[in-house]
Amino acid sequence: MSPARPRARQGEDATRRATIADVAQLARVDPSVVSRVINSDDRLVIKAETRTRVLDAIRELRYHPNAAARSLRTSQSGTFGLLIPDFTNPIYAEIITGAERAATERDALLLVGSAIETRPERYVEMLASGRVDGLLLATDMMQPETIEAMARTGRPLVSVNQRIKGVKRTILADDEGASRIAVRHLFDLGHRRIAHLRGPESSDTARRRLAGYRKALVSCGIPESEAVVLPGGYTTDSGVSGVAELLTLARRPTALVIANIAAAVGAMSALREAGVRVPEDISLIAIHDIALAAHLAPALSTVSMPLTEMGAAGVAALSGDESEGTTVVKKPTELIERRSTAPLRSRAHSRSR
Amino acid sequence: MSPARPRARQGEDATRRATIADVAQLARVDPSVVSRVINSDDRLVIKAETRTRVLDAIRELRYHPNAAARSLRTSQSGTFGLLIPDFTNPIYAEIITGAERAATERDALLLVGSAIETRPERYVEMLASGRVDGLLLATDMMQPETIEAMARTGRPLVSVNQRIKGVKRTILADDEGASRIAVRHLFDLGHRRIAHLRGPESSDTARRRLAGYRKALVSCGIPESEAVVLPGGYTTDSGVSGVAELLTLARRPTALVIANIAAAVGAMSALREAGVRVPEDISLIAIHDIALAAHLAPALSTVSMPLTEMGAAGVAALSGDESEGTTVVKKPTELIERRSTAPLRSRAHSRSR
DNA sequence: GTGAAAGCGCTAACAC
DNA sequence: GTGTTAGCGCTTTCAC
Repeated sequence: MSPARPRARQGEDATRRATIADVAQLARVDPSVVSRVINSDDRLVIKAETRTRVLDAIRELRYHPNAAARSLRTSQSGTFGLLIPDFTNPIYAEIITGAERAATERDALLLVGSAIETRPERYVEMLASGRVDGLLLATDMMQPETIEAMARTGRPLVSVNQRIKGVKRTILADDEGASRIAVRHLFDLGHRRIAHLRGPESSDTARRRLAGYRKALVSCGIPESEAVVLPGGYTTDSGVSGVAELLTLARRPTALVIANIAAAVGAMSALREAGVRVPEDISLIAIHDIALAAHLAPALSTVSMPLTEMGAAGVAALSGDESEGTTVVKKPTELIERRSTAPLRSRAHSRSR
Repeated sequence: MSPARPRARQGEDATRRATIADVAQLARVDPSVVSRVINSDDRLVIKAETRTRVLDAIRELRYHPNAAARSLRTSQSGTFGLLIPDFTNPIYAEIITGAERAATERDALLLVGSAIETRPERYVEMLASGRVDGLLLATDMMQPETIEAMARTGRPLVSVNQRIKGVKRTILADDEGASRIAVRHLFDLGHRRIAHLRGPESSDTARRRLAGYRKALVSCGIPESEAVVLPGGYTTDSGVSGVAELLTLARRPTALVIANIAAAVGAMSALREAGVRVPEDISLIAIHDIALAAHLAPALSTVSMPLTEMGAAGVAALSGDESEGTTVVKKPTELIERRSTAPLRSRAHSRSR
């Protein structure tokens, strides 16, 4: 509102952004006071009137603190990193959403990158250069040396959904429990020959899901010798090849627990091709519940995993506690019953439609 | 390696990161020389030996330039922002992938946020505080005041996949052309009663797809009075309600062009429920080709859109040219023929299977 | 109740 | 060929 040089002011606004000094000048206080007002320093004793002057000046000049200057001063970027394998895999969309939510709650930003598009060294660089205050790893596609370089930066490192060698803090879901729920559901429907299309050999989650499957059989009173484990992976193609293997079996299972939804999609296609009906000839259930499951024909029964919560817990671990070790998120896995699982007896009938 | 206080050194390494001064000292040059080596300043004349000393020192100290200091000095963050509606919508995964690729090519980072989890004011803040050098908008869920505040920062602003009022630079795909391809495909299969399940009234892309549909009918020699436009949207639910509307029509169309794949999923479910077979009773084609389309039963015919390229073009526009106006990405839309479209005559036969 | 002053780590114009 | 210098905009301890 200074009547002098309104035009010059205009021009200045366009080119040069207001700094804390400009605000201080307009409010007739020292920059340090402005800073303490902005950061709501409790130890600052200030007259209500002065504070108002400062706040008004901030508004009038549309002042926004320079992030770089602040970051340089405080050695904090207010940003967390998240590394995923690939944006087009819907599983990760859930993890990102949870992580973004948790970051927002902490007034922080989330910088998500995919291993496909951005080289791992860039993430080391991000940590070392102070662009991010910590990194969440949701991929296992990492060289041990890269992990080591990341750890050496001294910044928090948390792995999500899998253990990674060299990463001390891990957030997991109850993978074993998920398999148990799936097996139990099929058992309750009367199935006794229940196979498992497992995830990749290299995968930590796949191992736990397999272990859960075996234990669940036993706890259902099915002898462990009855376990049928088919080789698989977390891709559509591995679902196709897993089913090919299944179809060669002499005594064909009546039900199948699939370690991952992408593989389940492939399995369903392959079964359809082979003329094996779901669920009349074989019941199918997969781990991970995403929107896609409901849109398949038949709609796929699944066990939901708390992916969003895992993302959020990951950011919480980055920003908060100093603890090490593994945390299993509390929100339980849940059975989502759709059309791909049916009672065993329905097999005898059903020439229907 | 100083024999004194080795523990202290350790501690120092852990807490204090090497700076450019440390590198300079070790290499026995001035910090400015180190800086110019790092940034490969052409005007720097330096002996090969000196350069080697600098490079060795950098490696030995594992020096990484402090991003905040650099950014403060240069007023450049080396980061672009991308705002999308929601990570769980697979359309955006493609746009993100393209944008990330283009950012990586420019040695920049991409900070993606969703409108669902992060308030729009945060993006204004990101621009104004210099956290990002420019912002890509892939959502239309924005208040005019927010756009205005963004524009006022003077930083580049580009909209992708839709025009946004107040945003001068726009990257689009050929939406009209996509509809034309879809209509033409159905026409070639013998269809003459071709309906359009349109996108939301408010959407810019939906309007262009509708316009393309109308023009294509005309160019196929179908009178414009034969156009059947059903209300719709870009959600699964709107596909369901659109089909409900379609089923009330006296002369039912034999083919349907759906403006968006999410709506197509809903439409397929609704048709299945109603006992209308695809493609025997009605052919379906949707705009946007994503992996999901191939996994539906029947596999959905689509027109692919160059989403990845749009994301990449958006980042290019942010970082490069100063031009204004609209760019339509070159990569053409393409027909992806699957099982949901069939010749009209197949309707008469087909009690098969 | 408010101000002064130092310095975070880097770059770029200029000096020699 | 290499060094000097002056900040970029902010926070924070200490002074009065």
